Amino acid sequence: MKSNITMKDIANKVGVSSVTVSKALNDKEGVSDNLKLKIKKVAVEMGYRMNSAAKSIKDGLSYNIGVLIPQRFTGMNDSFYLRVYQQIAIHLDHYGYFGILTLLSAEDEEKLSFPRVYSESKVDGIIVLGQVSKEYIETIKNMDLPKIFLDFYDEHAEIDSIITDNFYGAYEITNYLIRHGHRDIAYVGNIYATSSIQDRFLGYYKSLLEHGLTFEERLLLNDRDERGAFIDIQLPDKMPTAFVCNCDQVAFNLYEQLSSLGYQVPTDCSVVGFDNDVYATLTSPPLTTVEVDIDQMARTAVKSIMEKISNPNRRNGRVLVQGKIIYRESVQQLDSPSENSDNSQA
Amino acid sequence: MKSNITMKDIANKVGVSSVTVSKALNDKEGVSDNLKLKIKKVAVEMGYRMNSAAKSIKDGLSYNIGVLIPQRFTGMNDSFYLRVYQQIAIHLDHYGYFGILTLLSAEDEEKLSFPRVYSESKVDGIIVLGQVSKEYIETIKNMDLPKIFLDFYDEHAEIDSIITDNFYGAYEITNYLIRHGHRDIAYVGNIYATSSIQDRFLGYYKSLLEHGLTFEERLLLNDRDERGAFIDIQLPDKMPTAFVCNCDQVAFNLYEQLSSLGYQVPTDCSVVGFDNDVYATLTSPPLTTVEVDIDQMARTAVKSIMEKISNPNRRNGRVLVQGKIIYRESVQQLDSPSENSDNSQA
DNA sequence: CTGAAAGCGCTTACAG
DNA sequence: CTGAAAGCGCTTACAG
Repeated sequence: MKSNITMKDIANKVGVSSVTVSKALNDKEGVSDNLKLKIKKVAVEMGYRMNSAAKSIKDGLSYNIGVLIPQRFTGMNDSFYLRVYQQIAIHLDHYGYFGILTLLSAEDEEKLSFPRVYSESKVDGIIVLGQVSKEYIETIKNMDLPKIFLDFYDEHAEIDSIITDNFYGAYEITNYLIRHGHRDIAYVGNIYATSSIQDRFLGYYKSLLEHGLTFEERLLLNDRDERGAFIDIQLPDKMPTAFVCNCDQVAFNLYEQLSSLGYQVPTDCSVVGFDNDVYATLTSPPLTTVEVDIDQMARTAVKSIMEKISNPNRRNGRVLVQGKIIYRESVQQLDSPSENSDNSQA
Repeated sequence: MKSNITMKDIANKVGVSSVTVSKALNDKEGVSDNLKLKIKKVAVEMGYRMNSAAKSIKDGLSYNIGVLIPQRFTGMNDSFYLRVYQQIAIHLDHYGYFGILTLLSAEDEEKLSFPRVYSESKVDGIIVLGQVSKEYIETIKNMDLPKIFLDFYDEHAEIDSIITDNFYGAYEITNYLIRHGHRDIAYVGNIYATSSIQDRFLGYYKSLLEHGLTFEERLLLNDRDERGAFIDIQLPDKMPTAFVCNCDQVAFNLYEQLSSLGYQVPTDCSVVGFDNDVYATLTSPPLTTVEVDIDQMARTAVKSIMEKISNPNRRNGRVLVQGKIIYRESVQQLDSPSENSDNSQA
């Protein structure tokens, strides 16, 4: 069935041993340059392809990295995680590695089953992309393999993680709103859903504190249920002048909600998002938001997992990747910095 | 360095040979049920994981499928191809397989280099997702491995392919426009860019022919340059009443173009798209379009490649996956079915 | 500079 | 029902 060429075939053809072929093809010492050249030439002619499984079995490395994405995220925000995965695949290539994408089904997450990439030793390390349940984090900890969390973190910080600097990004963009005269600013997001949403909330909160603004319960608007499904956003009776949304997609949803109630962005209220994904440019007007540096996150994740493979004791802790604000047209400068718009200078 | 448990370790612990362990773990005949149970129990206790590389080397199968996406597509329409890839990964899992995503760089495509997944024998088959150059198709043909094309095809049909029924989908949606009274209908797309765009054009063209409408050059509007980068769409002097766009993203671009010139959809002109991707619901009003059945395409591709692995001579030819029209609000019923709007019934 | 030997972890006949 | 032997394709000491 398999008509595959092996090193032995090349060796027979050239009239040397397979050891010499192995050395030549891997540019190891101990083979004359002439012979190396000849062996390589014959290898190409014969259409030789390395059997990576045989190599793997020798040095105990699969040269694959598993990327585990909880399935419940892939519907919601697929473009983001898939774009991250794509970048991971590109960076992995620079190290001679490949990426294996595995969706973690809700069922496996529930049952605390190991992913098949792990139980079949298909990978040398695992990048977990997107928050998993507390219980499943324990399962991951039990995996005897280098692993890192990407785009979320474990509260006990026992596993290295790489995250967007959510806190600082939200802090900065809230500052920006305040500089534009906003004083009554709501935050949109279920802060118990993911650590990202919570951290962004805290950045927003810090900005409020620093500017002497008081946070009230009515300013926290829920955007999704416990299972992550989006719900209709309930606007407070007294409308805020600005909304900090935990992500662009939610900002997009908010736009629709506002529009259906007759509010115009940014004339009636300003809106900012987070991520700078496709939704940010598809709203009208386009969204001022915090751009997440996907390429840098993927690059850092790959570098980190590679370091752990060569040195399993290596710890990098929590690495923050800075985002940057992208200014568009969803924020309006308010003339009056006071809350009473009726006694403004007119 | 590696503290990995092997079958031998289990065998020692239980007091049998590694052959018996292998049989037990694989549920092969020739081991008493009692012993099987005991071996499996010990395996779990010891945290045993199969070494898939060792298995691979035995049966010559890697249990991986390579998915090759030309990099130039990933920027343009990433969400589509990445979503297809995701579905492929899911279906592959049912067969005990994994997917390895490989981006084909413009450089490799130019140089006609084999992808690394091939030259390192990392995969048992290759799914090429997205059109590659004619020259590179030859390179792919030279790969000694089962392979299929997904979402495009080779003109000589020497390699099996799975595509959306572009022709029929475009034909149907154009018929729909005509039923709504449209007679002056433009097609938006560079018909030399990909076979999909061309086939959709031909479906549109067939619909025109069947309804006795004449196609004129001015009705074919270019949307991208030779390298696939979007360009500004040049509207004809005499405005058509409807536009068939080769994809939703281009429809989205067209909306913007129309809007900047003061035209409203669908009041001033109707627009339809293709794909039913994220752009279709983000336009306002949302787009009537042809939904591509991503799940079915991925499922068919995986099934086909699996068949080829077990039987390399298996041929499936060109498989069409039917789409379906999703009706939204971008098409207006025209009162007058004639071309002279001045003598309509009023 | 070149090669015979051993071994990575598993599975497949084959023998008992 | 159980196991000793051989082998998959490669690489790593080691010997010459």
